[in-house]
Amino acid sequence: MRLSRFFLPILRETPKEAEIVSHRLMLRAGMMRQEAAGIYAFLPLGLRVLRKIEQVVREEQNRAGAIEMLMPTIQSADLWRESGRYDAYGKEMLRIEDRHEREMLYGPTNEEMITEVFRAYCRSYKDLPLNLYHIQWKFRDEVRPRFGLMRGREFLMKDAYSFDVDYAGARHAYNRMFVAYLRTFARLGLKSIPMVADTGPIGGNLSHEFIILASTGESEVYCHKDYLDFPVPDESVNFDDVVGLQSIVDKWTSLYAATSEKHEAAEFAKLPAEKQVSARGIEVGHIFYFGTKYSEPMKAVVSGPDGIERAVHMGSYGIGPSRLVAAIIEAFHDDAGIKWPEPVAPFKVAILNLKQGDGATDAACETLYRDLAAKGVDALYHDLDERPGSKFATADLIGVPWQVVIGPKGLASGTYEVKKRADGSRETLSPAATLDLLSR
RNA sequence: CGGAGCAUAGCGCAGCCUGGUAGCGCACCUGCUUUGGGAGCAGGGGGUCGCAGGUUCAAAUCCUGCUGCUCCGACCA
Repeated sequence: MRLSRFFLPILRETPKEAEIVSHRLMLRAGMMRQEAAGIYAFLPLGLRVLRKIEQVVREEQNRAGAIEMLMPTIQSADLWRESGRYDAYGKEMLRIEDRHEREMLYGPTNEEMITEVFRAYCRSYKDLPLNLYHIQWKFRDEVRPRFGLMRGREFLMKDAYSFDVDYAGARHAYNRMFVAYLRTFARLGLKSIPMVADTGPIGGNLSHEFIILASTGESEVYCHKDYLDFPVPDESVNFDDVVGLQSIVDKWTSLYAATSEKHEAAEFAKLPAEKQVSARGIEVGHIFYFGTKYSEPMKAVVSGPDGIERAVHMGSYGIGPSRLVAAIIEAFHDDAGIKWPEPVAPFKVAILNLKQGDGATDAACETLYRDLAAKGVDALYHDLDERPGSKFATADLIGVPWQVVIGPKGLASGTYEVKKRADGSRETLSPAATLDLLSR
Protein backbone atom coordinates (compact mmCIF):
# COMPACT_ATOMS: atom_id res chain seq x y z
CA MET A 1 0.00 0.00 0.00
CA ARG A 2 1.25 3.42 -0.91
CA LEU A 3 0.66 5.89 1.85
CA SER A 4 -0.32 8.45 -0.76
CA ARG A 5 -3.28 6.24 -1.64
CA PHE A 6 -4.13 5.10 1.86
CA PHE A 7 -6.25 6.78 4.52
CA LEU A 8 -4.15 7.29 7.60
CA PRO A 9 -5.23 10.34 9.60
CA ILE A 10 -2.33 10.64 12.05
CA LEU A 11 -2.77 13.04 14.94
CA ARG A 12 0.26 14.81 16.25
CA GLU A 13 -1.42 15.74 19.47
CA THR A 14 -3.48 13.55 21.71
CA PRO A 15 -7.21 14.20 21.95
CA LYS A 16 -7.85 15.04 25.57
CA GLU A 17 -10.49 12.39 26.14
CA ALA A 18 -7.94 9.62 25.82
CA GLU A 19 -6.55 8.57 29.18
CA ILE A 20 -4.90 5.22 28.73
CA VAL A 21 -2.09 4.49 26.36
CA SER A 22 -3.93 2.17 23.97
CA HIS A 23 -6.71 4.70 23.55
CA ARG A 24 -4.26 7.53 22.96
CA LEU A 25 -2.20 5.57 20.48
CA MET A 26 -5.19 4.25 18.57
CA LEU A 27 -6.50 7.78 18.10
CA ARG A 28 -3.10 9.20 17.23
CA ALA A 29 -2.28 6.40 14.81
CA GLY A 30 -5.54 6.95 12.97
CA MET A 31 -6.88 3.50 13.83
CA MET A 32 -10.31 4.48 15.06
CA ARG A 33 -12.67 7.32 15.72
CA GLN A 34 -15.15 7.68 18.53
CA GLU A 35 -18.70 8.17 17.30
CA ALA A 36 -20.43 8.13 20.69
CA ALA A 37 -19.52 7.11 24.21
CA GLY A 38 -18.08 3.60 23.93
CA ILE A 39 -18.84 3.35 20.22
CA TYR A 40 -16.07 3.50 17.66
CA ALA A 41 -15.56 3.45 13.93
CA PHE A 42 -12.57 1.40 12.81
CA LEU A 43 -10.47 3.33 10.33
CA PRO A 44 -8.45 1.38 7.74
CA LEU A 45 -5.37 0.86 9.88
CA GLY A 46 -7.37 -0.28 12.88
CA LEU A 47 -9.47 -2.57 10.76
CA ARG A 48 -6.39 -4.30 9.39
CA VAL A 49 -5.32 -5.20 12.91
CA LEU A 50 -8.79 -6.25 13.93
CA ARG A 51 -9.03 -8.57 10.92
CA LYS A 52 -5.65 -10.12 11.68
CA ILE A 53 -6.70 -10.87 15.24
CA GLU A 54 -10.02 -12.22 14.08
CA GLN A 55 -8.28 -14.52 11.64
CA VAL A 56 -5.97 -15.99 14.29
CA VAL A 57 -8.96 -16.55 16.55
CA ARG A 58 -10.84 -18.19 13.69
CA GLU A 59 -8.01 -20.50 12.75
CA GLU A 60 -7.59 -21.72 16.29
CA GLN A 61 -11.31 -22.21 16.79
CA ASN A 62 -11.45 -24.26 13.62
CA ARG A 63 -8.41 -26.25 14.66
CA ALA A 64 -10.13 -27.11 17.93
CA GLY A 65 -13.16 -28.39 16.09
CA ALA A 66 -15.55 -25.45 16.41
CA ILE A 67 -17.64 -24.56 13.39
CA GLU A 68 -18.20 -21.00 12.27
CA MET A 69 -21.61 -19.51 11.56
CA LEU A 70 -23.06 -16.02 11.89
CA MET A 71 -26.00 -14.98 14.02
CA PRO A 72 -27.67 -11.57 13.76
CA THR A 73 -27.02 -8.64 16.05
CA ILE A 74 -30.73 -8.01 16.62
CA GLN A 75 -32.69 -10.57 18.59
CA SER A 76 -36.27 -11.04 19.63
CA ALA A 77 -37.20 -10.41 23.26
CA ASP A 78 -39.32 -13.57 23.24
CA LEU A 79 -36.21 -15.71 23.06
CA TRP A 80 -34.89 -14.08 26.19
CA ARG A 81 -38.18 -14.51 28.01
CA GLU A 82 -37.82 -18.26 27.52
CA SER A 83 -34.58 -18.35 29.44
CA GLY A 84 -35.80 -15.82 31.97
CA ARG A 85 -33.00 -13.43 31.20
CA TYR A 86 -35.09 -10.71 29.55
CA ASP A 87 -35.90 -9.27 32.93
CA ALA A 88 -32.76 -10.48 34.66
CA TYR A 89 -30.30 -8.79 32.35
CA GLY A 90 -31.20 -5.28 33.35
CA LYS A 91 -30.27 -2.00 31.75
CA GLU A 92 -27.07 -3.32 30.21
CA MET A 93 -29.24 -4.71 27.46
CA LEU A 94 -30.16 -2.28 24.74
CA ARG A 95 -33.85 -2.79 24.12
CA ILE A 96 -35.43 -1.58 20.93
CA GLU A 97 -38.82 -1.73 19.30
CA ASP A 98 -39.51 -2.33 15.64
CA ARG A 99 -42.25 -0.62 13.59
CA HIS A 100 -44.81 -3.16 14.70
CA GLU A 101 -43.94 -2.42 18.29
CA ARG A 102 -42.37 -5.83 18.71
CA GLU A 103 -39.79 -5.94 21.42
CA MET A 104 -36.31 -6.55 20.13
CA LEU A 105 -32.85 -6.14 21.53
CA TYR A 106 -29.31 -5.65 20.32
CA GLY A 107 -27.63 -8.85 21.44
CA PRO A 108 -25.22 -8.65 24.36
CA THR A 109 -24.52 -12.39 23.92
CA ASN A 110 -26.11 -15.33 22.12
CA GLU A 111 -26.81 -18.26 24.43
CA GLU A 112 -30.56 -18.10 23.83
CA MET A 113 -30.28 -17.80 20.10
CA ILE A 114 -27.79 -20.60 19.68
CA THR A 115 -29.90 -22.83 21.90
CA GLU A 116 -32.86 -22.08 19.69
CA VAL A 117 -30.84 -22.99 16.60
CA PHE A 118 -29.64 -26.17 18.22
CA ARG A 119 -33.02 -27.42 19.38
CA ALA A 120 -34.50 -26.77 15.95
CA TYR A 121 -32.22 -29.32 14.31
CA CYS A 122 -30.60 -31.62 16.82
CA ARG A 123 -32.56 -34.47 18.37
CA SER A 124 -30.09 -37.31 18.86
CA TYR A 125 -26.96 -37.90 20.86
CA LYS A 126 -25.52 -38.84 17.46
CA ASP A 127 -25.61 -35.13 16.53
CA LEU A 128 -23.16 -34.45 19.33
CA PRO A 129 -20.67 -33.22 20.21
CA LEU A 130 -21.18 -29.85 18.53
CA ASN A 131 -19.47 -26.53 18.94
CA LEU A 132 -20.74 -23.55 16.95
CA TYR A 133 -19.24 -20.10 17.03
CA HIS A 134 -19.53 -16.76 15.39
CA ILE A 135 -17.64 -13.50 15.40
CA GLN A 136 -20.16 -10.72 15.68
CA TRP A 137 -20.70 -7.28 17.15
CA LYS A 138 -22.30 -7.13 20.55
CA PHE A 139 -23.71 -4.28 22.54
CA ARG A 140 -23.74 -3.88 26.28
CA ASP A 141 -24.97 -0.58 27.55
CA GLU A 142 -22.26 -0.08 30.17
CA VAL A 143 -23.06 2.52 32.76
CA ARG A 144 -19.70 4.00 32.20
CA PRO A 145 -17.80 3.14 29.06
CA ARG A 146 -14.13 4.06 29.33
CA PHE A 147 -10.60 3.32 28.26
CA GLY A 148 -11.46 3.44 24.58
CA LEU A 149 -11.95 0.03 23.04
CA MET A 150 -11.03 -1.69 26.27
CA ARG A 151 -14.38 -0.94 27.76
CA GLY A 152 -16.62 0.07 24.92
CA ARG A 153 -20.33 -0.49 24.64
CA GLU A 154 -20.20 -1.93 21.16
CA PHE A 155 -17.52 -4.59 20.78
CA LEU A 156 -16.62 -7.49 18.55
CA MET A 157 -16.82 -10.87 20.21
CA LYS A 158 -16.04 -14.38 19.17
CA ASP A 159 -18.48 -16.52 21.06
CA ALA A 160 -18.55 -20.28 20.80
CA TYR A 161 -21.17 -22.59 22.25
CA SER A 162 -20.67 -26.27 22.91
CA PHE A 163 -23.33 -28.97 23.14
CA ASP A 164 -22.70 -32.36 24.69
CA VAL A 165 -24.69 -35.27 25.91
CA ASP A 166 -23.27 -35.28 29.42
CA TYR A 167 -20.83 -33.65 31.78
CA ALA A 168 -17.86 -35.71 30.61
CA GLY A 169 -18.45 -34.64 27.04
CA ALA A 170 -18.93 -31.04 28.08
CA ARG A 171 -15.76 -31.15 30.08
CA HIS A 172 -13.84 -32.23 27.01
CA ALA A 173 -15.48 -29.48 24.98
CA TYR A 174 -14.38 -27.04 27.68
CA ASN A 175 -10.84 -28.40 27.54
CA ARG A 176 -10.74 -28.00 23.77
CA MET A 177 -11.53 -24.34 24.11
CA PHE A 178 -9.14 -23.97 27.02
CA VAL A 179 -6.27 -25.22 24.91
CA ALA A 180 -7.44 -23.32 21.84
CA TYR A 181 -7.32 -20.14 23.94
CA LEU A 182 -3.81 -20.82 25.14
CA ARG A 183 -2.75 -21.19 21.54
CA THR A 184 -4.72 -18.20 20.28
CA PHE A 185 -3.23 -15.72 22.72
CA ALA A 186 0.26 -17.12 22.26
CA ARG A 187 -0.07 -16.64 18.50
CA LEU A 188 -1.09 -13.04 19.11
CA GLY A 189 2.18 -12.56 20.95
CA LEU A 190 0.59 -12.53 24.40
CA LYS A 191 1.28 -14.47 27.56
CA SER A 192 -2.13 -15.38 28.87
CA ILE A 193 -2.86 -16.99 32.19
CA PRO A 194 -6.09 -18.86 32.85
CA MET A 195 -7.54 -17.82 36.16
CA VAL A 196 -10.39 -19.15 38.20
CA ALA A 197 -13.24 -16.78 37.55
CA ASP A 198 -16.53 -15.64 38.84
CA THR A 199 -19.28 -16.90 36.56
CA GLY A 200 -21.29 -13.71 36.81
CA PRO A 201 -24.76 -13.29 35.34
CA ILE A 202 -24.26 -16.08 32.81
CA GLY A 203 -24.12 -18.66 35.60
CA GLY A 204 -22.52 -22.06 35.83
CA ASN A 205 -19.83 -23.52 38.00
CA LEU A 206 -16.73 -24.08 35.85
CA SER A 207 -15.13 -21.00 34.44
CA HIS A 208 -11.77 -19.48 33.61
CA GLU A 209 -10.80 -16.01 32.61
CA PHE A 210 -7.77 -15.66 30.37
CA ILE A 211 -5.76 -12.75 31.63
CA ILE A 212 -2.78 -10.97 30.20
CA LEU A 213 -0.60 -8.98 32.52
CA ALA A 214 -0.32 -5.26 31.81
CA SER A 215 0.32 -2.42 34.19
CA THR A 216 -2.78 -0.63 32.95
CA GLY A 217 -4.99 -3.66 33.49
CA GLU A 218 -8.48 -3.18 34.80
CA SER A 219 -8.28 -5.62 37.68
CA GLU A 220 -5.91 -6.90 40.29
CA VAL A 221 -4.78 -10.48 39.66
CA TYR A 222 -2.66 -12.94 41.59
CA CYS A 223 -0.76 -15.94 40.27
CA HIS A 224 2.20 -18.22 40.54
CA LYS A 225 5.22 -16.94 38.66
CA ASP A 226 5.85 -20.24 36.88
CA TYR A 227 2.81 -19.69 34.67
CA LEU A 228 4.76 -17.08 32.78
CA ASP A 229 7.12 -19.76 31.45
CA PHE A 230 4.72 -22.63 30.87
CA PRO A 231 4.98 -24.01 27.35
CA VAL A 232 1.96 -23.48 25.12
CA PRO A 233 0.82 -26.56 23.16
CA ASP A 234 2.04 -26.45 19.57
CA GLU A 235 -0.08 -27.08 16.53
CA SER A 236 0.40 -30.81 16.70
CA VAL A 237 -1.89 -31.00 19.70
CA ASN A 238 -4.64 -33.54 19.17
CA PHE A 239 -7.96 -32.02 20.17
CA ASP A 240 -9.65 -35.40 20.10
CA ASP A 241 -7.29 -36.82 22.69
CA VAL A 242 -9.43 -36.60 25.82
CA VAL A 243 -6.74 -37.65 28.24
CA GLY A 244 -4.05 -35.58 26.58
CA LEU A 245 -6.10 -32.39 26.64
CA GLN A 246 -7.10 -32.96 30.22
CA SER A 247 -3.47 -33.24 31.23
CA ILE A 248 -2.65 -29.93 29.53
CA VAL A 249 -5.55 -28.26 31.32
CA ASP A 250 -4.54 -29.88 34.60
CA LYS A 251 -1.04 -28.50 34.25
CA TRP A 252 -2.31 -25.03 33.44
CA THR A 253 -4.62 -25.06 36.44
CA SER A 254 -2.24 -26.72 38.88
CA LEU A 255 -0.84 -23.53 40.35
CA TYR A 256 -2.48 -20.62 42.07
CA ALA A 257 -4.08 -18.03 39.76
CA ALA A 258 -7.08 -15.88 40.54
CA THR A 259 -8.66 -12.56 39.84
CA SER A 260 -9.47 -10.32 42.76
CA GLU A 261 -13.07 -11.60 43.02
CA LYS A 262 -11.85 -15.15 43.56
CA HIS A 263 -8.63 -14.29 45.33
CA GLU A 264 -7.86 -16.11 48.56
CA ALA A 265 -5.08 -14.31 50.30
CA ALA A 266 -4.33 -17.23 52.61
CA GLU A 267 -3.77 -19.64 49.72
CA PHE A 268 -1.69 -17.12 47.82
CA ALA A 269 0.46 -16.50 50.89
CA LYS A 270 1.49 -20.15 50.90
CA LEU A 271 3.46 -19.64 47.68
CA PRO A 272 7.15 -18.91 48.10
CA ALA A 273 7.54 -15.14 48.14
CA GLU A 274 9.61 -15.09 44.96
CA LYS A 275 6.85 -16.99 43.13
CA GLN A 276 4.07 -14.63 44.07
CA VAL A 277 2.98 -12.43 41.19
CA SER A 278 0.51 -9.70 42.06
CA ALA A 279 -0.22 -7.53 39.08
CA ARG A 280 -2.80 -5.76 36.99
CA GLY A 281 -4.42 -7.83 34.30
CA ILE A 282 -6.63 -7.47 31.27
CA GLU A 283 -9.26 -10.09 30.61
CA VAL A 284 -9.08 -11.15 26.98
CA GLY A 285 -11.09 -14.35 27.09
CA HIS A 286 -13.59 -16.12 29.26
CA ILE A 287 -14.84 -19.68 29.14
CA PHE A 288 -17.81 -21.21 30.97
CA TYR A 289 -19.42 -24.53 31.48
CA PHE A 290 -22.99 -23.97 32.56
CA GLY A 291 -24.62 -27.35 32.08
CA THR A 292 -28.33 -27.25 31.39
CA LYS A 293 -29.00 -23.69 32.47
CA TYR A 294 -30.40 -22.79 29.05
CA SER A 295 -31.11 -26.17 27.54
CA GLU A 296 -33.60 -27.05 30.26
CA PRO A 297 -35.87 -24.00 30.17
CA MET A 298 -35.51 -23.80 26.40
CA LYS A 299 -36.01 -27.54 25.89
CA ALA A 300 -32.86 -28.28 23.97
CA VAL A 301 -32.93 -32.04 24.45
CA VAL A 302 -31.53 -35.06 22.65
CA SER A 303 -32.40 -38.73 22.84
CA GLY A 304 -29.68 -40.88 24.31
CA PRO A 305 -28.77 -44.41 23.25
CA ASP A 306 -31.30 -45.55 25.84
CA GLY A 307 -34.08 -43.64 24.13
CA ILE A 308 -34.48 -41.22 27.01
CA GLU A 309 -34.46 -37.46 26.26
CA ARG A 310 -32.06 -35.34 28.22
CA ALA A 311 -31.22 -31.66 28.21
CA VAL A 312 -27.83 -31.06 26.61
CA HIS A 313 -24.83 -29.81 28.56
CA MET A 314 -23.57 -26.52 27.29
CA GLY A 315 -20.67 -24.18 27.61
CA SER A 316 -19.85 -20.81 26.12
CA TYR A 317 -16.50 -19.36 25.23
CA GLY A 318 -15.78 -15.73 24.49
CA ILE A 319 -12.87 -13.75 23.12
CA GLY A 320 -13.05 -10.04 22.41
CA PRO A 321 -11.07 -9.27 19.25
CA SER A 322 -11.79 -5.54 19.47
CA ARG A 323 -10.66 -5.44 23.07
CA LEU A 324 -7.57 -7.42 22.06
CA VAL A 325 -6.51 -4.65 19.71
CA ALA A 326 -6.27 -2.36 22.74
CA ALA A 327 -4.85 -5.05 25.01
CA ILE A 328 -2.03 -5.81 22.60
CA ILE A 329 -1.13 -2.13 22.47
CA GLU A 330 -1.12 -1.99 26.26
CA ALA A 331 1.36 -4.85 26.20
CA PHE A 332 3.50 -3.59 23.31
CA HIS A 333 4.28 0.10 23.08
CA ASP A 334 6.87 2.70 24.01
CA ASP A 335 6.96 6.49 24.12
CA ALA A 336 7.13 6.72 20.34
CA GLY A 337 4.13 4.53 19.64
CA ILE A 338 2.89 1.02 19.07
CA LYS A 339 5.10 -2.03 18.58
CA TRP A 340 2.89 -4.62 16.89
CA PRO A 341 3.74 -8.29 17.21
CA GLU A 342 4.18 -9.46 13.64
CA PRO A 343 1.12 -11.73 13.48
CA VAL A 344 -1.27 -8.83 14.07
CA ALA A 345 0.64 -5.95 12.48
CA PRO A 346 -1.37 -3.90 9.97
CA PHE A 347 1.63 -4.09 7.63
CA LYS A 348 4.78 -6.12 8.00
CA VAL A 349 7.13 -3.51 6.57
CA ALA A 350 7.23 0.25 6.18
CA ILE A 351 9.39 1.62 3.41
CA LEU A 352 10.60 5.10 4.24
CA ASN A 353 11.73 7.12 1.27
CA LEU A 354 13.92 9.78 2.83
CA LYS A 355 14.17 11.92 -0.26
CA GLN A 356 10.98 11.76 -2.19
CA GLY A 357 11.46 13.09 -5.69
CA ASP A 358 15.08 12.04 -5.92
CA GLY A 359 15.44 9.72 -8.88
CA ALA A 360 17.68 7.16 -7.24
CA THR A 361 15.81 6.89 -3.93
CA ASP A 362 12.43 6.81 -5.64
CA ALA A 363 13.62 4.03 -7.92
CA ALA A 364 15.10 2.01 -5.05
CA CYS A 365 11.88 2.31 -3.02
CA GLU A 366 9.70 1.39 -5.96
CA THR A 367 11.80 -1.66 -6.68
CA LEU A 368 11.74 -2.87 -3.10
CA TYR A 369 8.02 -2.21 -2.86
CA ARG A 370 7.37 -4.26 -5.97
CA ASP A 371 9.73 -7.05 -4.96
CA LEU A 372 8.09 -7.35 -1.56
CA ALA A 373 4.64 -7.42 -3.14
CA ALA A 374 5.82 -10.18 -5.46
CA LYS A 375 6.84 -12.21 -2.42
CA GLY A 376 3.49 -11.60 -0.80
CA VAL A 377 4.88 -9.27 1.88
CA ASP A 378 2.48 -6.56 2.96
CA ALA A 379 4.37 -3.28 2.88
CA LEU A 380 3.36 0.30 3.49
CA TYR A 381 5.39 2.60 1.27
CA HIS A 382 5.70 6.07 2.75
CA ASP A 383 5.84 7.97 -0.50
CA LEU A 384 4.67 11.37 0.70
CA ASP A 385 6.84 14.43 0.32
CA GLU A 386 7.67 14.74 4.00
CA ARG A 387 10.87 15.25 5.87
CA PRO A 388 12.72 12.22 7.21
CA GLY A 389 11.96 13.02 10.84
CA SER A 390 8.28 13.06 10.17
CA LYS A 391 8.44 9.72 8.35
CA PHE A 392 10.37 8.12 11.21
CA ALA A 393 7.84 9.43 13.70
CA THR A 394 4.90 8.14 11.71
CA ALA A 395 6.44 4.72 11.24
CA ASP A 396 7.26 4.42 14.94
CA LEU A 397 3.78 5.57 15.90
CA ILE A 398 1.85 3.10 13.79
CA GLY A 399 4.17 0.35 14.96
CA VAL A 400 4.93 -1.60 11.79
CA PRO A 401 7.45 -4.29 12.81
CA TRP A 402 10.08 -3.54 10.17
CA GLN A 403 11.18 -0.21 8.73
CA VAL A 404 13.33 -0.03 5.65
CA VAL A 405 15.00 3.34 5.47
CA ILE A 406 16.13 4.31 2.00
CA GLY A 407 17.97 7.56 1.44
CA PRO A 408 20.84 9.08 -0.51
CA LYS A 409 23.30 8.38 2.28
CA GLY A 410 22.82 4.63 2.23
CA LEU A 411 22.34 4.44 -1.52
CA ALA A 412 25.78 5.93 -1.98
CA SER A 413 27.07 2.56 -0.81
CA GLY A 414 24.17 0.64 -2.26
CA THR A 415 22.57 -0.20 1.09
CA TYR A 416 19.34 0.20 3.01
CA GLU A 417 18.92 0.51 6.72
CA VAL A 418 16.53 -1.99 8.24
CA LYS A 419 15.14 -1.16 11.65
CA LYS A 420 13.28 -3.58 13.86
CA ARG A 421 10.58 -1.68 15.71
CA ALA A 422 10.37 -4.13 18.61
CA ASP A 423 13.86 -3.44 19.95
CA GLY A 424 15.02 -0.52 17.83
CA SER A 425 17.95 -2.49 16.42
CA ARG A 426 19.23 -1.47 13.00
CA GLU A 427 21.16 -3.25 10.30
CA THR A 428 22.67 -1.97 7.11
CA LEU A 429 21.84 -4.42 4.34
CA SER A 430 22.10 -4.81 0.62
CA PRO A 431 18.84 -4.74 -1.33
CA ALA A 432 19.02 -8.49 -1.83
CA ALA A 433 19.65 -9.17 1.85
CA THR A 434 16.81 -6.84 2.78
CA LEU A 435 14.41 -8.65 0.55
CA ASP A 436 15.61 -11.96 1.86
CA LEU A 437 15.23 -10.93 5.50
CA LEU A 438 11.75 -9.51 5.05
CA SER A 439 10.32 -12.27 2.94
CA ARG A 440 11.19 -15.00 5.40
C1' C B 1 -26.44 5.86 39.25
C1' G B 2 -23.63 9.21 43.09
C1' G B 3 -19.42 12.89 42.93
C1' A B 4 -16.22 16.29 39.88
C1' G B 5 -15.12 18.68 35.36
C1' C B 6 -15.15 20.08 30.26
C1' A B 7 -17.66 21.98 25.53
C1' U B 8 -14.25 28.36 21.35
C1' A B 9 -11.18 26.16 13.58
C1' G B 10 -9.42 19.12 12.13
C1' C B 11 -6.24 18.49 17.07
C1' G B 12 -4.27 20.99 21.61
C1' C B 13 -5.49 25.47 24.04
C1' A B 14 -6.09 31.09 25.49
C1' G B 15 -10.01 34.67 25.79
C1' C B 16 -14.96 34.47 30.13
C1' C B 17 -13.66 36.80 36.38
C1' U B 18 -14.26 42.84 34.78
C1' G B 19 -19.88 42.27 28.22
C1' G B 20 -17.83 46.06 23.03
C1' U B 21 -13.41 43.84 15.92
C1' A B 22 -12.72 35.77 18.04
C1' G B 23 -7.08 34.64 19.04
C1' C B 24 -2.41 31.27 19.56
C1' G B 25 0.38 26.60 18.38
C1' C B 26 0.04 22.36 15.31
C1' A B 27 -2.45 20.65 10.96
C1' C B 28 -4.34 22.57 5.93
C1' C B 29 -3.54 25.67 0.92
C1' U B 30 0.26 28.70 -2.38
C1' G B 31 5.37 30.01 -3.37
C1' C B 32 10.61 29.77 -2.43
C1' U B 33 14.49 27.47 0.29
C1' U B 34 15.27 22.84 2.71
C1' U B 35 15.68 17.02 3.29
C1' G B 36 18.98 10.74 7.99
C1' G B 37 14.57 11.85 13.84
C1' G B 38 8.02 15.80 13.76
C1' A B 39 12.24 22.25 8.86
C1' G B 40 12.54 27.87 7.72
C1' C B 41 10.59 32.31 5.50
C1' A B 42 6.52 34.80 3.14
C1' G B 43 1.48 34.79 1.94
C1' G B 44 -3.51 32.47 2.59
C1' G B 45 -8.11 29.67 3.84
C1' G B 46 -11.06 27.81 7.69
C1' G B 47 -15.57 29.58 13.45
C1' U B 48 -23.93 29.64 13.72
C1' C B 49 -17.85 30.19 20.40
C1' G B 50 -22.45 22.58 22.03
C1' C B 51 -28.09 23.77 21.77
C1' A B 52 -32.37 26.76 23.43
C1' G B 53 -34.21 30.66 26.11
C1' G B 54 -33.32 35.17 29.14
C1' U B 55 -30.79 40.00 30.75
C1' U B 56 -28.54 44.12 27.86
C1' C B 57 -27.87 49.34 23.16
C1' A B 58 -24.45 45.09 22.79
C1' A B 59 -23.29 38.13 25.05
C1' A B 60 -17.92 33.34 23.64
C1' U B 61 -18.17 36.33 28.24
C1' C B 62 -23.71 37.31 32.86
C1' C B 63 -28.45 34.12 34.22
C1' U B 64 -31.72 29.61 33.41
C1' G B 65 -32.67 25.02 31.13
C1' C B 66 -31.06 21.10 28.00
C1' U B 67 -27.56 17.95 25.34
C1' G B 68 -22.90 15.70 24.54
C1' C B 69 -18.22 14.10 26.32
C1' U B 70 -14.41 13.01 30.14
C1' C B 71 -12.55 11.66 35.00
C1' C B 72 -13.25 9.25 40.25
C1' G B 73 -16.60 5.70 42.60
C1' A B 74 -20.28 1.59 42.30
C1' C B 75 -20.89 -2.08 38.02
C1' C B 76 -18.81 -5.00 33.99
C1' A B 77 -16.68 -9.43 28.24
